[in-house]
Amino acid sequence: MPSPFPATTGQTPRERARAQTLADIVRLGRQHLASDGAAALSLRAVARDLGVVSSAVYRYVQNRDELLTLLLVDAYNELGDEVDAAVERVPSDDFRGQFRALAWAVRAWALREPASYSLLFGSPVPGYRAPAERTTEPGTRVIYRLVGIFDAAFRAGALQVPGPPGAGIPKKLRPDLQAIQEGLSLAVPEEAVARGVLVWTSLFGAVSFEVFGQYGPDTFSAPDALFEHQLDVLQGVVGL
Amino acid sequence: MPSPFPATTGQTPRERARAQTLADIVRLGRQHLASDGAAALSLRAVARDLGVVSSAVYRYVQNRDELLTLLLVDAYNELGDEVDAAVERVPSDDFRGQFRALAWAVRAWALREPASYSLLFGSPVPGYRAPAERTTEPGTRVIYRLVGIFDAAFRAGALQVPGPPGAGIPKKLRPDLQAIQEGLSLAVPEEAVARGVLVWTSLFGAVSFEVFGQYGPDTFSAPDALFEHQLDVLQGVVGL
DNA sequence: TGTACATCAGTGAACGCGCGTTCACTGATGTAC
DNA sequence: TGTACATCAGTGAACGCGCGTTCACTGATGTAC
Repeated sequence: MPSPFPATTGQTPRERARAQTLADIVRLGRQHLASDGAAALSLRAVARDLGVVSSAVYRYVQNRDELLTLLLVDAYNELGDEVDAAVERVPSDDFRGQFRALAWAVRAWALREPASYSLLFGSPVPGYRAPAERTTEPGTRVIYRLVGIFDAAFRAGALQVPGPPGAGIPKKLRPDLQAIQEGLSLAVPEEAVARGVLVWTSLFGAVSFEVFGQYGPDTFSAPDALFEHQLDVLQGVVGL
Repeated sequence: MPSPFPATTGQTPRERARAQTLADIVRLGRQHLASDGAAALSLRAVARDLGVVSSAVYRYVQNRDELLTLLLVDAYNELGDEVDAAVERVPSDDFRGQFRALAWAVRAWALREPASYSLLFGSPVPGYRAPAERTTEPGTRVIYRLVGIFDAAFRAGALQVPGPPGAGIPKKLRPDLQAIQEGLSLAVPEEAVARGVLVWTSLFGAVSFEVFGQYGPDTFSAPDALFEHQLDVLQGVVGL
């Protein structure tokens, strides 16, 4: 037992060095993502920046697709961590505050890391299929958190489903909504689930428009204020 | 005057042949967009498919970026044409019907042409800047049409702005909304403009989630029904 | 504690590939007299 | 109507580039006795 640290930090020095190098590869990969986009992500470029010959990267990563997967998981978790932290800063009975904290955290991260955001929520990378067994869990953190807020609010009586209960839902949609309710053990009624899905897509639609520059260059001089108002309206859509 | 047609169809035979070849280039470019994505779009591949040596393409297109611009404009106009046609099939006083026709036309086109949709509304192509003077007009057709429907509905008394008029709008947002009102000579009040913007982003958010596969693979077995319901809710959001 | 061996990070050369773009050219099509 | 010239679509070779991936190798670090 040469030192008390190895057991806690990693294991052997070699393993720690290996973990560090892998972390560097992910970090450099993210930089290339930011400057050139996912389609142009290249193992050779990462190797160059790492100061190593291109074939050396294959000690750490099976191939280019695996690097993409690492970046995907890394980005999902960074977003998930920031959203969790933001929501947890709000009192647990302030459901509106939690919803807004989640939304602002998503937007802030997206604007700060547009390339990672594009990788997660933009056009799919041609020729790349994300392996479900590695990306599903991190990829669902935000939506699960959002649903959790709505469900907790409903249980606390702080969410009133707007309109006549369930009357407006197409028959063919009901089985899917019920499956979601059961899968996540939700108390909220179908109508709220459906509206929650719309809020989810609308939130990311608004963020995507801003990140991808779909509003013209001069249309909105105060994008924060626009987003603020959009959250007001979306809050009303779910009845929160 | 060898034939009565040249004057109407194009001009000289050479010019007609040229236009035909350029159209072929755009068509083949779209095929490559669909199979490999915008980042991998290559003049050499288009030349191969055209059955011509790679340098020959430069007779028709200055460089790769110009081909991307042609594809962008082509896609915007195809979408715009289909939306226009769908809306015009609905009686001019059926504003709800027009809104829904527009939305379904956008979704149908997006699902049929996912690669073109990605080019227009997905992540920006790294290293490419769309020239505003060529893309702004075709790129604004759908949103102008949507705004036109809301404005006509308001003038006809068929659109009731929900909530207390203008009370919920952040001060910093008002100048931008007023500029839009004035720029497009709108009768709808600010609150409706703001909500119209949200409906716009939500519509494209919902379509993007579907096209980009953001809903899991098995979450919604009846995506048409989901979209139908989303339109119901969005209609209520603007008060149509 | 010291030696023999195993592990493994990183090297360097090579493979075959596709890309954008330039340039001098050939030969067919169009135009002016 | 026929000839001389201009236009222009397409050729073929070449430039310099970067990519993913494999493979036999060197040499340092770790491990077992």
